[in-house]
Amino acid sequence: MYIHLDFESDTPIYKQLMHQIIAGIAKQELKPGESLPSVRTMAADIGINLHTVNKTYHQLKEKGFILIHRQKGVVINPDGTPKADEIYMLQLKNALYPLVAESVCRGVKEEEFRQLCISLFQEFTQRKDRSK
Amino acid sequence: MYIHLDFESDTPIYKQLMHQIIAGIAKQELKPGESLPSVRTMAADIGINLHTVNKTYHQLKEKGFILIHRQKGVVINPDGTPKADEIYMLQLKNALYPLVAESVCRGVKEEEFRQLCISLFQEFTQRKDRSK
DNA sequence: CTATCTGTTATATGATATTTATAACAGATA
DNA sequence: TATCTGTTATAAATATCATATAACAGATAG
Repeated sequence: MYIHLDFESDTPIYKQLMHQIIAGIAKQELKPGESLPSVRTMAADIGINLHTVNKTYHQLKEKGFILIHRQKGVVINPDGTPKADEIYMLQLKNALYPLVAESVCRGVKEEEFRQLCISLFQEFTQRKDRSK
Repeated sequence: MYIHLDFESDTPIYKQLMHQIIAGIAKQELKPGESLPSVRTMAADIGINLHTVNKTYHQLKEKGFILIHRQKGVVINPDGTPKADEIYMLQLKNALYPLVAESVCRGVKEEEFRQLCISLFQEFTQRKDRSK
């Protein structure tokens, strides 16, 4: 899995890594049961410290995306990511709130906002070409 | 305008304040040309330091929501908030990206996500009752 | 048995972000 | 002149982010 980090970004790199792994799961590039590189390997691969990777992995574990076995290593949750519950939906709403507020101020129409979301959904859910 | 801060939140309070002012503008509770409390007054009202309010105001100025006059004080941009440009739309897309990714993993359907956005849009754009 | 692989823990350091506290300044205005 | 703006400067406390080294414990491959 290809990881790209922007060290100039104001988004901390442990979060960037987390987002990219989640995106990989969403795109099914990372499948349930699949192994992730060890904290040391991942850290070396992308040129950061192992503790930073460790932080990412633990947050992903906390959210139910992965399992961490002390010796076997890290695997994508074989049962898949836990389904959205009320708490998640509330948290999602709170995250969307300021984005929608600013968009309204800037005259972004509901339709335009919707289209943006749809295009993002498609980016994750569209079938990849496996025929080649 | 009523401001509520959560000091336990991991969202810094200067951002919480920023989001609430933007929400106020979106809801047209704060109208173009309207004054905002001085940094000192606002700080005293909500029980924080004036520099924290100052930081909020400057970020809002940077984004074009407000104007800051050295003596007159702070007013909501009389020309309204600048319209969304390509840069804003890209930034919005980048902000939505991880939210959509996680939602896809958790089985949130596009339709459900859309409904959530619509309900938020309505929260900001619905006409207030001015007949009473 | 030993070397090597896991994640884990501990300790330290440096940089940056957040928030507060005091104080003073400059310009407009009542 | 007193009071109101935002601004600037300095300091300090605290938290977050990221790195660096080192060691530990358990599983496993040779």
